[in-house]
Amino acid sequence: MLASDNHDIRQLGLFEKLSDTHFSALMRGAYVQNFPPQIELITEGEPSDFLHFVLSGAVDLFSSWNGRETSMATVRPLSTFILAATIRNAPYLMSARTLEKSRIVLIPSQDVRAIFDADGDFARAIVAELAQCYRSVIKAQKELKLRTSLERLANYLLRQQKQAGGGPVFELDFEKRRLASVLGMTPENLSRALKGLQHYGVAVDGMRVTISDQTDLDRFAKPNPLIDDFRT
Amino acid sequence: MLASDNHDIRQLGLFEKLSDTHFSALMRGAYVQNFPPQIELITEGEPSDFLHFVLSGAVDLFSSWNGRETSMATVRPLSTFILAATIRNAPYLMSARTLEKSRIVLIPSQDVRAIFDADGDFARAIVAELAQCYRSVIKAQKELKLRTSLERLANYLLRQQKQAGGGPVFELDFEKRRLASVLGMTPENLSRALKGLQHYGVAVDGMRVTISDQTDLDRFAKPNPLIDDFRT
DNA sequence: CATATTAATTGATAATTATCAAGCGAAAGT
DNA sequence: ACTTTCGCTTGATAATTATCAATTAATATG
Repeated sequence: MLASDNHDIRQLGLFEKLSDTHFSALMRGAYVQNFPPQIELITEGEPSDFLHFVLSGAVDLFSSWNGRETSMATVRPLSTFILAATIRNAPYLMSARTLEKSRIVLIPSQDVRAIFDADGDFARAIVAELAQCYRSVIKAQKELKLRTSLERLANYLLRQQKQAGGGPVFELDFEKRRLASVLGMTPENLSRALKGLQHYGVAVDGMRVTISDQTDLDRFAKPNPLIDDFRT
Repeated sequence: MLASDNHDIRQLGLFEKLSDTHFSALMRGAYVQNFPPQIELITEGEPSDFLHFVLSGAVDLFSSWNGRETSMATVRPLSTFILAATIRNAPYLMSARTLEKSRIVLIPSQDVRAIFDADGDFARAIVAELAQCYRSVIKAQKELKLRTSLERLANYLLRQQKQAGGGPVFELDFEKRRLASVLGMTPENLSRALKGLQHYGVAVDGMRVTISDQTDLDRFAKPNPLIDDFRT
């Protein structure tokens, strides 16, 4: 593990207030690994042996049932994943695979739980993180149950636009087949839905999206902070 | 607030390990109220002034967007709701209404946050609770994205059967129109889906469900602990 | 650079799910 | 007991979404 890795990990809200003693204790058993793309890091149902931390690259969290598969979320640096399973010492509910070449820190779950038991501030930091995650999933579920696929796509574009700086031209942040899966639709449907949004001033060329009529798209998408805001 | 209320609240894992001092501090500003059915207790988007605790009755958590509405979950005694909003001091993501005559404790959010800051054990109890909630929503999302409405209904019946003791005859635990909303379908569709499950040995009479061919239903529903188990 | 592979698109069709309208039936109120 | 209300059901139809097959575009590989 490099010194810069340590520094990066320290950045995260989760470890910010940790005493140096406890932080060292956590890092003692931790190790860093570089993975090529498309490597399955964890499989749902397995015991949660490590808390994972993404230093660089990107990780897809997905789930399967009865031969079907769906992308649940994408984890980007710098953040952890499967914190809830680690803390509860419960099996993973989702599988994870690298989307790109990724640098991942693996922290033994038992160490995390030990520091959690010993350090109230760490426990409080975990609360903040979990509450955030919980609210994100609630928002995702609201979107799934209240919006059609075209509406989900429109709102996704608006969120993506905002994150990219708010300008009329921006890039999709992952390939369309996974975007389709994240939005709960098939790739074919996404392709047609993107065409359908042409009526509202959306033009797509490969990964590049241009929103020519912002008002029109806004009026159709009806974004709502209680579904679309990352903050709240 | 009655002495028995205090006792009931103490039962909950969240408050179990709290010192008497901290528990009293929490209860000092709390008050209990009895509500008739169909009363809106909180509205999504409002600031989270109180942590709510259901002593008896039942509460529906629901959300709206663009004139549509969906039931997200049902809270039954003894448990809290909107813990995440309280802790993050963020607006509610869901509205809540009583389903039946209900007895609810309201604990000022600022008091909860104060004890949370002062008491590491309380923070740890909140972690356990939030991690549990998080995992429940993840399971719900997996179910929504991976299963058709007929499959969701079949698995709901199996879960309900298990909870009712596992026998072949049991009762639905809420009215069909809300069940439909919880399962992400229309009441009309639920009605037809219940008929569709006759092929798999399910008979419904009002709220009473009879599963005559368990093997057949199991084979169709394909329940999975990573979606259907309340525990894990 | 040519070729192999994979992703994206398109068309045709089927399955799923929702909407609208009407009727039935149980429960609540008078 | 009567009526009113509301939830549930059923039928007909429409909208949404998925599947299958084929083609095109883009990317990777030797």
